[in-house]
Parts: sequence; structure tokens; C-alpha cells
Amino acid sequence: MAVTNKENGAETRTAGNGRAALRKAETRARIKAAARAVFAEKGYEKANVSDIVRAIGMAQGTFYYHFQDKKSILMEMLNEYFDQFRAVMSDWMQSEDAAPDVTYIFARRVAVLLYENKDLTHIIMQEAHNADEDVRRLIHGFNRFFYEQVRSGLDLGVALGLVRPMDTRLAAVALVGMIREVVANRTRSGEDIDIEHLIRELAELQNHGIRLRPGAGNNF
Amino acid sequence: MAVTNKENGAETRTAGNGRAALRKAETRARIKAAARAVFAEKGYEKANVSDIVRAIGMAQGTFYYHFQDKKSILMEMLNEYFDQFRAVMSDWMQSEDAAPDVTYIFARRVAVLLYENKDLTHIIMQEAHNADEDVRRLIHGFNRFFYEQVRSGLDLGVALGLVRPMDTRLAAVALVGMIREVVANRTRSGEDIDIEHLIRELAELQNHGIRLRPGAGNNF
Amino acid sequence: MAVTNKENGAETRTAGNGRAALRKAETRARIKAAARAVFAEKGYEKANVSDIVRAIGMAQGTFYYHFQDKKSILMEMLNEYFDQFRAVMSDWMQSEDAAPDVTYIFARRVAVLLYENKDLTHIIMQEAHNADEDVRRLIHGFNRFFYEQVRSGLDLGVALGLVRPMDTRLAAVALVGMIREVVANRTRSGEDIDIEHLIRELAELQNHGIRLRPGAGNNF
Amino acid sequence: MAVTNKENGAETRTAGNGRAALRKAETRARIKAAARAVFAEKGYEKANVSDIVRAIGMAQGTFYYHFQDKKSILMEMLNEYFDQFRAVMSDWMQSEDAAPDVTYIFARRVAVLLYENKDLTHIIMQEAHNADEDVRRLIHGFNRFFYEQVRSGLDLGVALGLVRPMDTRLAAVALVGMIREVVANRTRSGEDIDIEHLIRELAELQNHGIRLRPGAGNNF
DNA sequence: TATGAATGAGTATTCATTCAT
DNA sequence: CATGAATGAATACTCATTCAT
Repeated sequence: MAVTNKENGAETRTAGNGRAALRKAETRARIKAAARAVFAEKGYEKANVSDIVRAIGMAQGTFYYHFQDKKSILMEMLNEYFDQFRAVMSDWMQSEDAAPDVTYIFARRVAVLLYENKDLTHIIMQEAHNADEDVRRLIHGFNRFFYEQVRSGLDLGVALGLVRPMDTRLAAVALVGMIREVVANRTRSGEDIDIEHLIRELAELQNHGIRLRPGAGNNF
Repeated sequence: MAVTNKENGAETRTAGNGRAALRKAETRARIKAAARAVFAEKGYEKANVSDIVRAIGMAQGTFYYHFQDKKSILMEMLNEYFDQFRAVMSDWMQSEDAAPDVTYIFARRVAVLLYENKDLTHIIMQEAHNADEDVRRLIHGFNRFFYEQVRSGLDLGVALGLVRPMDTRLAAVALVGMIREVVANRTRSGEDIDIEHLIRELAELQNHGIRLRPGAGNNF
Repeated sequence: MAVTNKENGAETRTAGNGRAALRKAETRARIKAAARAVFAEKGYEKANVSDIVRAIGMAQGTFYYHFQDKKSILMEMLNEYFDQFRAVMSDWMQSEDAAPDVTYIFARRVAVLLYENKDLTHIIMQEAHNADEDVRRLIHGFNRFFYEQVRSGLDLGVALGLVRPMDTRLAAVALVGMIREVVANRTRSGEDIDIEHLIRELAELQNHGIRLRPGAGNNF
Repeated sequence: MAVTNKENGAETRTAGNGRAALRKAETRARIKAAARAVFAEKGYEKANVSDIVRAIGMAQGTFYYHFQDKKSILMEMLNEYFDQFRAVMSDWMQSEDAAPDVTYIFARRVAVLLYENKDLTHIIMQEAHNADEDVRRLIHGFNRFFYEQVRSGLDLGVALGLVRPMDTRLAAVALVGMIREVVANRTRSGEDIDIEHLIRELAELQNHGIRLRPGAGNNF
């Protein structure tokens, strides 16, 4: 019965094959992990399928047993990450938290998310201009979503009198860029980073900018 | 026997043949311009030499008469841009301008520079992770320089009491990211942009962040 | 430990397991039927083992439990058909039927045989030039037999004064080609055909050609 | 200027490059000739591009400089042959020759055409079921044309009282099959053939069938 | 200087086949 | 008997680069 399940990683299998299905899912996962690392390091175009499978000692055919083609593993990888990202974001939005340190909490959450998925953060930045229409669309869609989330957070802040009136659409892009560049820059080298420090500094920048405010304590 | 000038873009050494040398320089320039556009659109890896020459109705061999290889045109392109960038920056640094609106002026200058060279801005963002060591090094060197410039500006501001004390190294990266993401985002679509508005908003963000400052006018 | 029976289609040697053996034979037959259809439709080269097993909801490994390899199923299929064909032919030859309508009866029998096995007729026509030596030899052997049968029929006819003297070897090939092309052409579309009409026309053609015979009725 | 001319073999070149263009055309022709032989021998699917270029000591890339892909060389080859075939046929039809030996002349012309292009005759018979829609359509279109030509010849014969009334559509297919099978059979071995004898026999068969006609001389 | 035909190493992908379960 | 995951050799096609003219 079992049809090809190249399209998705879900258990499309008929029941009773727990052992095999598990093995298969594991193989898929291993390939995906290897691909993530290779894509992040060499870029999608330069990365060879042979690089990916060699990294885990597998035959090239195995890759194609599990994935339709090179593009589909990238798409799947991105889609999963985006779903996870969206989930975290909407969790936060639902909480409608308007505590004074809301922006700090937000910056922290985003920075951690980007940081913990540095490989994907790099891939997204690299492949934003990918020649393939589908890939580009996917990433642009994600970016749009990201910007919109931040923007609606800012809009809320404005409504609550916490944020000054501004072009929130533009500001959202700028804030995302701030975090991205920092994460990309700090993870490029591979050295470990004091993420708490990083987040505190970013939040302060984002909240108050660089200017010395006469008579301002260290508040965020 | 005339010396090949594939290596660098300098004026051809064979003096006295002004006509020919000029022609040649023009051809080089045309190729370089075409390459810039193609690289920006498709990315360096996906861009073919044939794409470049087709864009200007030239034979493929001609490309190799003027440039060593595909990589060297990218390197040369980047190097030239970086030189220009450095010149503008050091001009500005020399002026040691410490007027209160110094940051606005700075942001403006940088944004304009990035915006006027959006193709190169895109290329640099894409190729930051380029598989080729030389290319990567070149871009990272540029980035380091860029960050350092901003950082020393911030340090100066701190010394002058205009900027609050902070991790200026980190802040520099963040500020660069802000501008880059905005420029990349706003030029992606190709629609024209109100750059003055963009700069004003960016400067305000950078100076004062997003928080509502009690009793603050629109000052920058 | 049971002996593999991949080599030939004979009844399994492990006696006493009638149930299992039957099951197995059935599976073999199902695979063979599926293969016949797939080969006819896509051609042997383009047909994949996966196409065959998918058509009957079977795992790919099962194919290789029953058949040595892709080639062997083709060979077996052809051999069986050829045996059946030979049986029908020699039946007919034995009867030494020399009735005046002998050629009509013959044409009918052959046409029906080709028509009822149109899949195999197509496969044989396609694979006559198959790259594989064994396959080619098998088909050529069959063709030779086919031609020879027809030829000896013609020779008999000549001896009996029913058929005019001619190059019977050449004529045999021509007559076979006539039937084949018609069957191939008429079954290509899948539409049902008036086989009686087809046979009558073919027999007439074969007997009397296209020329108007002065004062000839519709005789065959 | 010169755009890629992979699509057709015509001189798409700008003027003044007679030497190079000639060379190119020759290379194209050599590749096409090699491809014809290889396709005829191994069949289109089994034939490798590497087989083709190896046969003439060329690099594989050269093939792709001259032809879009493997399929396009087959299509081009067939199209050219079909055009030539159509030209010969319509020449003949125009002459409206109604001499008593018209059918003989016709059979001769067709047989010679098929025989002189035995490679293509084989390819057409093999690839009639090719998996590729375009190829199949092309060949079926040719076959339809071929049948139609013969059929209209027969219809004319009927009108002139030279041919007996019959299902001319069916008869056309049968006559084509007769010639094809004979040509295919006689060229398979590679031995040279007495084509005059072959044609005479075929014409006789086609005109009068196999039956002994009481009181008939050797007339055609 | 410029051309474009020719090159060949490199890459994604397919598919018959094997084998552990 | 049956399964389906894994294999790896084979192949069409691409593209940076060379070179004779």
C-alpha cells in the first residue's frame, strides 16, 4: 500500500510498522540536520547533495528516497522553522503583555529564537535573493510576517502610550535588521556569546537609542 | 606581446594608445556594470558569465579577455566599492564634525551610500557567506571596517557627552544592520522610496529608540 | 533454505505446499500481467519496476523475490507468448487444411492472435531493436519462426496450385507486416474495432491485391 | 549579436562569418549523423549522449552547444526526414500519373525512400510508442500523413477503375506495413539487397495478392 | 581586441537491485 | 513470502574556461 512519502515527514505509513517507520523518520531527520549545517556553511547553491550525505555516511540515493529533490529539503526546513517561529510569536501576542518591560521580553524572545537557529538565520539571509521563485516567496512571506508582528507590537505600544508615534512599518524592519545583523555577526565566528548582555544592550538601544538622556537611569 | 591587464583595473600600461586604452576601459566598465546587475538579481553562484555578456551583446570570450575569471570581476567590483566607501567615510571622520545633528548627518550619508549602490548592498548581504574564502574575507573585512567606523563615531560621541555609555562595538553592528535591512527591504520591490523620510525615521530611531520620552519634541 | 525459483516460472519444487505454491504462482502472474501492461504503454526501457509494482500495490522487493531481474520478466513473458503462438500455429499446420478458404482462415487466426495479445504485439514491435542481445535474439527468433510458418503455408499453396509462384520468403515477411501494422494501428487508440471486417479486408488484400479483376465477384 | 542557434540548423548568424558558420554547420551535421546511427542501433532511450559524441571524438559539451537536449536532436532529425518524405510524396501526387504501372512506380518510390533511410525507418518503428508525448505525436502525425497519401492514391485508383472498391483506409495501413516490415527485415542484417527484385515482388503482391489467377501472365 | 566554437569537469537525479527485518 | 529502506552506478545536462581565428 504505502505510497511514497517524499512530500512530508509525517507518518503516512500504515499502522503496525512502528519499528521501520521510526528508523525512516530518524534517517530523514539526520539528513535534514546535515543539510541544515551544509547549507548554512556553503550556501544552498554551492552545497552539494553529495556533501550532505557524505557528512552522515549515506549513499546519495538515500537522499532521494527521502526527499523529492534538493530544493524540497530546503523548503521543508524553512517551513518547519517558520511554523515554529510563528507559534512562538503568536503565543506572545496572545498574552497581550503590556508590562513596561514588554519590549525587553520581546527582544529577548526573538534574539533567542534567531540565535538558537543561527544556521537557519544565516540560510534565510543568504537565500532571500535565491534564484528560485518558490524559495524567495517563502522567505519573503516569512519576513513580511516577522515585520508585521513587530509592527503590530509597536502599534500596540503607541496605543498604550508606551511608544512614541512613528512610521511603525519602517521601524519594524529596522528593529528586525538590528537583531539579525547582531546575531549573524556574533555567530559567524562560532565563539560563544554572552547572550544576556547582548539582549540587554539591544533592548536598551531599541528603547532609547544612542543619545544620552539627561538624568536617565539604566531603565528597561 | 603587450602585457595582459587581466589582473587589475588600472589604466593599461601601454602608454600612447589613448584611443584603444579608452575603448578597452569602456568595455571593461560595461561588463562590470552588467555583472553588477546580474549578480544582484540572481546571486553570484546562479549568475552565469553568459548572462552577463548576453546583457550587453558580447561574446563570452570577450569577458575572459578583460577579466581573469568570474570570481575576479566580483572581487574587483567589491574592492572598488569598498574603496569608494572608505573614502567617503574617512572624509567624514576627518571633518570631526561634532554638531548636535552629527548622527543624523552620518545616518544620511551611510543610507544614501547604501541606497545608491543597492545592487552592491544586495550582493554583499548575499555573498557574506560565499563559499570562496577570498570573497568572504573581503566582505568580512569591509564589514569590520564599517562597524569600526560607526563604533569610533559612537566612541567619539560618548567622549563628547552626546552618546550614552554603551557596548559601542555591539551597537555599531546593530546600527549597521538597521540601515541594511531597511535599504534591502525598500529596494527589493524596485518601487521608488521617499529617502528623506526614511533617513529621518532611521535617525530618530537610532537616536532615541522607540520609547515615548515624556516631554520630548521632535528633535534631532 | 527452500530453493529459490527465480529462474523460471515452473511450479515450485517444494511439493506438498499446494496452498502456498498457488498463492505464489498467482502473485507471479499478477506481476507479469502488470508488467505486460506497463511495458506496452511506456516501452521496456522507460518502464520502471516501481511502475509495475505500484500498479498492483506491491513492494518493490517482492518483484525481486519472484523474478531475477527486470529483463527476466520480459524474457519470460515473451517466451510464454511465443510458445502459445507456436502451439496455435503448429495445430493449424498439422491440420494441413487445404480448403479454398485456407488463407482466410489463416489470416483470421493470426490476426486474432495478434489482436488478443495487442500488448505483446506492441512490445515485440518496440523491442525488436532492444539493446540487449538476448531480448533481440528472442524476438528475432520468433519473427523468423513466424515468417517461416507463413512461408511454408505459401509454399504449400504453390504446390497445391492455389498460390502463384513467387518469392515466398519475401512475401511471408510482407504478409506479416501487413497484419502487424494494421493491428498496431487499430489498437493504438484503444477504441474497439470490427475485427471481422478487418479480417475480411485483409484476407481479400492478401489474396487478390488491390487491382480490379475484370469479372470477379467477392470471392474468398 | 549572434544569439544561440540551438533551436534550428539554419544560418541564424550575421553575415561575414562564412568560415566559422560553415564549420559550425558541419559539426552539427556530424553530430546529427552520429546520433542517427546510434539511435538506430541502440534505440533512443538506451542511446547515451556520450555514445554519440564518442563516435566522433567530441566532447560532451559540444553536443549541448549545438543541440538543446537529447530529445531535440531526435525531433529535428525526424522533422527533416518527414519534410523530405512529404516533398517526395507531394511531387508524385502532383504528377497525377495514372499509367497502368502507377502502383509499381509508387511502391518503388516509397520502398527506396524507406530503404535509403533505413536508420530512420528503424527509429520511427521503435519510437512510435516513445514515452515522450512530443515524439509520439510527431511520429503519429507522420504515419497519419503516410497512410493518407497511400489512401488517396487508392481512392484515385478506384475512381479510375484501376483499383477495386475496398476499405481504402485500412488497405493503406496494410500496404505501408507490408513495405515497412520488409525494409526493416531486409536491412536488419546489414547485407545488401536486390532492391529491384524486392520492389517487383512487393508491387505484384500489392496488385494481385498471392492467389494464382487462372490465365494470368506476369503482368504489372 | 573580439569572437564563438569547443571543452570537460562537475552535479542533480534516476532506478535496478540488495538485504535486514 | 513480503516489505521498503538503502544503495550506488549510470546519465543528461550546465557552465566556467580555453583557444584558434
